[in-house]
Amino acid sequence: MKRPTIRDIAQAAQVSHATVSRALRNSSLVKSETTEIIRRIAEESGYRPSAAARSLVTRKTNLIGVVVTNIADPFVAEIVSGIEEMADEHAYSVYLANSNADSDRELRVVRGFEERSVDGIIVTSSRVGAVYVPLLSQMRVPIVLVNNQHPAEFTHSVMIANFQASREITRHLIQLGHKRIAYIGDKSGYQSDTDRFGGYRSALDESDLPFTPEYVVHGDSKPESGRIATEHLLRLAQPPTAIFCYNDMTALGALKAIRTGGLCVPGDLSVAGFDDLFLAQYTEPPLTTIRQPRHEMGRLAMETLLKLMNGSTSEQNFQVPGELIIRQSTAPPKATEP
Amino acid sequence: MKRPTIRDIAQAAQVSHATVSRALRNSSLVKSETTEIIRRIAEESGYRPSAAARSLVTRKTNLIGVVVTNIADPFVAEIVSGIEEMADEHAYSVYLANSNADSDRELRVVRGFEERSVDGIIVTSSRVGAVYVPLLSQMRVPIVLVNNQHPAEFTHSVMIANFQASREITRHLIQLGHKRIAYIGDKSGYQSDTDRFGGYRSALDESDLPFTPEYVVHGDSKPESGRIATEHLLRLAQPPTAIFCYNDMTALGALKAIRTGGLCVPGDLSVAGFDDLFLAQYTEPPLTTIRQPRHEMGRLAMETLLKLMNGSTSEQNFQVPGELIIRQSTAPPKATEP
DNA sequence: CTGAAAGCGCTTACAG
DNA sequence: CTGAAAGCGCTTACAG
Repeated sequence: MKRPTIRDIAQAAQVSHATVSRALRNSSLVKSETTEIIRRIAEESGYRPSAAARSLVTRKTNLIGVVVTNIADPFVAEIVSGIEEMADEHAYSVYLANSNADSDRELRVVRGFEERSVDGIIVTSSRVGAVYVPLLSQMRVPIVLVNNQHPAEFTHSVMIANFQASREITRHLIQLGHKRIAYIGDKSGYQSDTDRFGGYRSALDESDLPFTPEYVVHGDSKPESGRIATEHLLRLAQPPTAIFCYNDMTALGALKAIRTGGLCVPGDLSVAGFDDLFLAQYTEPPLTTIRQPRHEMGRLAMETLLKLMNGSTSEQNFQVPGELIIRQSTAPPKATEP
Repeated sequence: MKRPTIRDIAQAAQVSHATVSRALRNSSLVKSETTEIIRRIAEESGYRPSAAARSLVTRKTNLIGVVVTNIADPFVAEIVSGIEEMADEHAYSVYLANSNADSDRELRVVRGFEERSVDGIIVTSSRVGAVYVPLLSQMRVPIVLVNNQHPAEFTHSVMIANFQASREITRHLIQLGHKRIAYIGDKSGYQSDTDRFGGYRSALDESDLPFTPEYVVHGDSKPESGRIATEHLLRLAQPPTAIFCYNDMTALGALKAIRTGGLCVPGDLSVAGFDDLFLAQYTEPPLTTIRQPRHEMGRLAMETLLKLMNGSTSEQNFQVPGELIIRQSTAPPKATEP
């Protein structure tokens, strides 16, 4: 038994298929009794309109494409969840694709979006850089970037206020009395690393604390590299008393290295992260960090995209403030020195 | 400048649009020079075939729909990642939708899949129960379930061998010398809870350990309820010396309750989880648990779906073995008693 | 090897 | 209020 079409219903209802189409779309043109009959028949026969056929003529798919670096990344997943929620509220569906931070794959993915005629695109943590920007702007489809990692600003974007948040958490460490504060950054050249480093430096400067280049180490944002970077810092002649990490994943490795080294957090050393992943509440000790409102950022990105799809052309760049979450991984330094 | 169609290219190449269609699909019917010319023009004009138009005639969309309870759930995200990877290898795209474990939403989502004419569907952790099963079987599209939570077996599914894995981890606790082992389960009536509880009981039975009903408590699979359940267990006149939790999230709460109660893991109490979420490596102490090969399970589900889409009708029920991962949260009980 | 024609399942002016 | 007709962008027998 094949899927019924509008014509099958027309036949059963003894009307033209045009009338069925109108009735199903709730057109006021159709007599209400006729509509009634048609809808009943459609219901009974399990009719489902063909999105492909409809979109072919309306030139609208109610589909939006979301490119993510990796859906298994907990950071990304919550943004997608926010996008999906807002999309759903406006009758859009989400078509998702991983880029795995691979540029070839990312291009294929975007091409796939074009072929599927998505009405809009959201790219999270786009990291493909230069190649990608012109391609994006060539596209005939509105695009919103979330946490764009290009130095060049994109026209429509939602991102966390990295500089301010980073300055705030560094200030927090300074207020606790720390003077030797390390930063474990990311070496991949992300804009967010540049900005977080900037906030860190700015906080040091405003408190007249010296900037010590050897307190800045770079990893790859994963726990293992955070561990290695921390071991390195601990071996310094004059080790830091606090470590601010580019993200929570890095902080995870830092905590491990410190514990392995027989030291205590925050007794011997304070550690701060960035992101407020779910697990930040469950580390030992729970992690002081910056909360990125990921779900809301996803919603905002989708909201922005909705405006663009409705014809708005105004520039939309949102800087979302991060929130300092103080937990137990930060405390005053030991009072063993002058 | 509108998107070029097959007709625009035909005009430029001075051939019929049928020939263009063939050339682009690499038909051997077309003279290779002609193909060459056509492909070049298509390339230059940035032509993208319309998936909607094509699928309307081929009746194939190369789209598969994936229903998840919640994409932000780390457990789910890795399954999706495996699905996506395998799908991509076979030129399928993934169309994703959250059900939020809400049956109305789940039904809408599935209806959306139908309208978009997906070629196949994968449902992860389907929890909608009775209503859903007949609906699924009505559909004209092949469906594979991952970690199906209906008591009734579905024809095509991939799931973890809950009973065996649970028995294995309980045996591990028994071998360490534990005799008073608690189980914190899930109260929502998931099949996986029933099976894990079954494995737990079976391990007790085969070692002639008494089954103590008061050692079985039920939560909602989240940390907070794990914490509450554990506090309850600790207040028993004769508290358990080990706790096996339905999942890692529950174990997270258990660890917290034990720490708050001033006790040590594994010194005073052993804790085991299930799932091996990423964070299980980073709890304090790192968690003994059962690894579910989520990525592989996603790949397997997609592979199964591919077979079904290619016309196979044979029953495909895969029980994937879990792997016992022994970390530091389990150890022999204190030797303070006979 | 190529083209003309029909058709996939819809929507929407246009006429009545 | 309703129907006949054209068309969205493709694919694919059918003829040549």
